[in-house]
Amino acid sequence: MKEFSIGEVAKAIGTNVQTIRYYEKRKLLAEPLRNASGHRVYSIADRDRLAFIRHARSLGFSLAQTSTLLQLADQPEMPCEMADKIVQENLEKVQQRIAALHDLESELNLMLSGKHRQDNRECRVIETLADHLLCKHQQHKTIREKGFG
Amino acid sequence: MKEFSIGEVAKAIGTNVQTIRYYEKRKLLAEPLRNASGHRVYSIADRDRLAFIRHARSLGFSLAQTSTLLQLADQPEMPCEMADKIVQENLEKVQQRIAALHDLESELNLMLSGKHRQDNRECRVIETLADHLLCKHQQHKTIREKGFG
DNA sequence: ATGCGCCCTATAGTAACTATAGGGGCAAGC
DNA sequence: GCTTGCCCCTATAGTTACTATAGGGCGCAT
Repeated sequence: MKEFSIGEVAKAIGTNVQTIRYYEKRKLLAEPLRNASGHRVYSIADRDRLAFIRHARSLGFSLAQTSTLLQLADQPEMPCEMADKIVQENLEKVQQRIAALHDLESELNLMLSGKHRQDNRECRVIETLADHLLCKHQQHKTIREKGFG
Repeated sequence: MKEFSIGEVAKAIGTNVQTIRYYEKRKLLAEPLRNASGHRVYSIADRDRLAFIRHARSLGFSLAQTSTLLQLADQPEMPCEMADKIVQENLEKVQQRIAALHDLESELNLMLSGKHRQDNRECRVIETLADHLLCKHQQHKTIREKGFG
C-alpha cells in the first residue's frame, strides 16, 4: 500500500501543499491519516481524488461544482442529470467567454495597429480607449471575470 | 456645468455605487467635491474617467494597468511604449486564453457526447473526468483563472 | 550541534469587488 | 407633523480560490 507525504502528492498533481491543505479545510477530501510526527499521509486514492479536483478546476469548474461532482462520483448509482447540468452550464459559459475574448482580441489588435508611425508621438492605445468612451455602438457589457465561475 | 450624483454616474456607466467608491479608495480618481449634505458630486470629466476605467476593465486590464493607462492619458506628451506594452501583454494573454478555452470546450463537449444512452445508468461526465485522471497525454496545466488578469 | 529540508498550525494578504450594518437628508403623501 | 421611501454616507466583513507569512518541530547529515 503506497503512501505519500503532502509534498509528494503536491508534486505529483502539480500544485502546492497549501492548496491541498486548503481543499481539506474546504471538505473536498477527508482528513488524511497522520504518521508518528503528525504529518499527513496520503494513499493512492487520496492522490487520485486530489488529481480529480485539480482536473475539474482546470476545466473551469468551481470548487462547489467540483464538490458536487465528487459526491456524484462517490455514489455512482445516482442519476447523472446533475453532473450533465453542471457540464452543460460550464460549456455555455466557456462558449460565451470565447466569443467575448474574440471581440476583445480584435479590439486590442486595433489598438496596436496604428502604432507604427512613431514619428509623431501619437498614442494609439490611449486614443483608442478614449474613442471607445464616446462610441455608441458598443454599450458597456457586464464584465465577466472571476475565472470561469 | 452638468453635475451628477454617484447613483446617476453608476447608472450612466452601468456599474454600481460601491464600485465607484472603491475606485476612489484605490485612487483611480480624485476625491470628488461634496454638496451641502456631504454627497459626492461628479462632473462630466469624472463620469468619463469612470467610463474609461470600466471600459479598460471590460477589456481585461487589471486595475493596476488601468491606473497606468490613466496616468499616461493624463500626460499625453509621454512616449506610449508603456501603453503599447500593456496592450501587447493583454493581447497575448487573451490569445492564450482563447486557445485554452477551445481545448476546454472540446473536452466538455466530449463529456456530454455520450449521455444519450440513458437506458443504462452510466455517467459519462464522471467517467470522462475520471478517465482524464489516468490519461497521460494531457498533463495538468496551470489553471488560468482570476478573470483576464 | 547546527544547518537543511520537509512538515505543522494559524493568520493575513491577494483581486476586485459585493454585501451588510447602522445612520442621515429630503421630498411626497396622509 | 410625521411617516414612508429613496437615495446618500461610513465602516467593516464577506466572496473565491488560493498564496504567503510567522513561528515552530522533526529527522538526517555534516
